[in-house]
Amino acid sequence: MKLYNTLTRKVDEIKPQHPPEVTIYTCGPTVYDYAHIGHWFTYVRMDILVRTLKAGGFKPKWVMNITDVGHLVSDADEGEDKLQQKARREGKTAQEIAEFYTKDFLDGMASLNMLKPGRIVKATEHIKDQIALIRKLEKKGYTYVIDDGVYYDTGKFRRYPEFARLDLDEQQAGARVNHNPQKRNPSDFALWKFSPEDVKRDMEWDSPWGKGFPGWHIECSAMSMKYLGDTLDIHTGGIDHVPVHHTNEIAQSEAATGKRFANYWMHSNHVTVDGEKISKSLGNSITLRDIEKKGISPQAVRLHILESNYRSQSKFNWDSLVAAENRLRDLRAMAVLRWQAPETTHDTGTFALLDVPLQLFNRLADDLDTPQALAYLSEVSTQLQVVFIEQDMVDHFEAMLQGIDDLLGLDLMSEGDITDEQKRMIAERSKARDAQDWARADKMRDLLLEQGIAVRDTVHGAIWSRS
RNA sequence: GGCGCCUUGGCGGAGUAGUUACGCAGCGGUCUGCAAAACCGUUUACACGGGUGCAAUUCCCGUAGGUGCCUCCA
Repeated sequence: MKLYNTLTRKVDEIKPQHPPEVTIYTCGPTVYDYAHIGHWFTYVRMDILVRTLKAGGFKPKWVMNITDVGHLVSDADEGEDKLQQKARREGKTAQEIAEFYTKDFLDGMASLNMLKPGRIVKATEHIKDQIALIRKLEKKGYTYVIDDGVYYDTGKFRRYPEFARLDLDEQQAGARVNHNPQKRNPSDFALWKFSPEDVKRDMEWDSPWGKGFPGWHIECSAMSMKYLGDTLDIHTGGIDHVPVHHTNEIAQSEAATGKRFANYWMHSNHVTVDGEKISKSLGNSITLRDIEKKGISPQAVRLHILESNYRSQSKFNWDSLVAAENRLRDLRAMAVLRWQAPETTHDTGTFALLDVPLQLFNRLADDLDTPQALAYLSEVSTQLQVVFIEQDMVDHFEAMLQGIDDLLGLDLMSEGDITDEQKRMIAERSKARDAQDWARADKMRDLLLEQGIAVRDTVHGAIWSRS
């Protein structure tokens, strides 16, 4: 299993600390709005990572967080808390906002057939852990207090720019950022923010430094180390997290423990919609709900996501999504062959069905090469449409489908059989054809098509699939 | 302003120094009662200009366009 590692900037062989266990921490969403297509690109790719690890014999211990407090409107640690702002605008509490959008996210994960992380952890439920970590940093001299909070002194952590290959001096020269003048370094970030006296907050806690709430970055360090240990195997997240969030996580965690925080860092590149980045102001934050409204299945979304490589910036547009839906239709047509296996034995040669999942795995194990995996799968699908699946092959065929589902999550095994009545109609059509009653045969075919069942004739007889 | 990345056929998307994935869509054909499926062919794909190679889409330089980060964002 090889994976591009942002830490080394190379494709590295995954070697967990305690095989077969492999610990994974995924930076989850900040739940202040609906998850959009960009989020799903990222999280489906994480899902593929975990599936591939499992297929490779590893036992993933996967933790994902939900940020439900502390993520400010600006990463410069200024402005309002995202959730608090949303709550104020909608006349609700921050808790209500968090609950609502957390549910939206979890529902989306389920509809995309994502594996469930072993733990989904919330920042608000780990305040004590975060305070404990800040105290640890305080004792080691990495913190300082100014008017609005407790800050991390990045100047004390020499390796700070290394992970993201930051050139801090160069960056500052042109950046148009208004930094808090009390900060010792522009890159210093808040560990704990004090509640502003003039603003009512729904979420605030007591701390050794005063009432307030944790900074955004500290939660991931605290929770990942609590559940996965000081050093985790794989840390994943969106590519945007490299220069700030993950850089800060490393600074906090490694300063606190003196150990390396994560051995492998996987980052999902962003997706653009119609050539532009996804952002509120452009109004292109397409959600799963938008997609389902157009009659496109979540599985087509998943397939579309897998069509591109996670390391390159992908493009999203509706035409491609429709193409993915069509492609999925063909894969489903392959899947339903298991319901129509004849007992007769034809001389169709043998097809190494059980080899298919292994072939898929080999491609995924090569830095999650989903495009090549799908290319291979399409070839298999095309061949099987012709080979036909006979009765004594069904067990192997179903094992193959299950293997594909385990790896890609396309849920092909859920494609059910047609009704007895529909089967009767197909038989009637065949009988009519034998009698050369073309009108009757075509009528049956049209009736079936109205029910979403397409019939095609092969040398082995009539085969149906869903249109 | 600083630092990156990208530019592949109608669309999406792999890949490689010389044999041109894969999918969707179009066109023509074979097959078929008609379809569908399958198969064959087809629209001569690699932004532009230089350079280094026997050979460049694939390496180097430049130009143009796009785009990302440094602000919020998966």
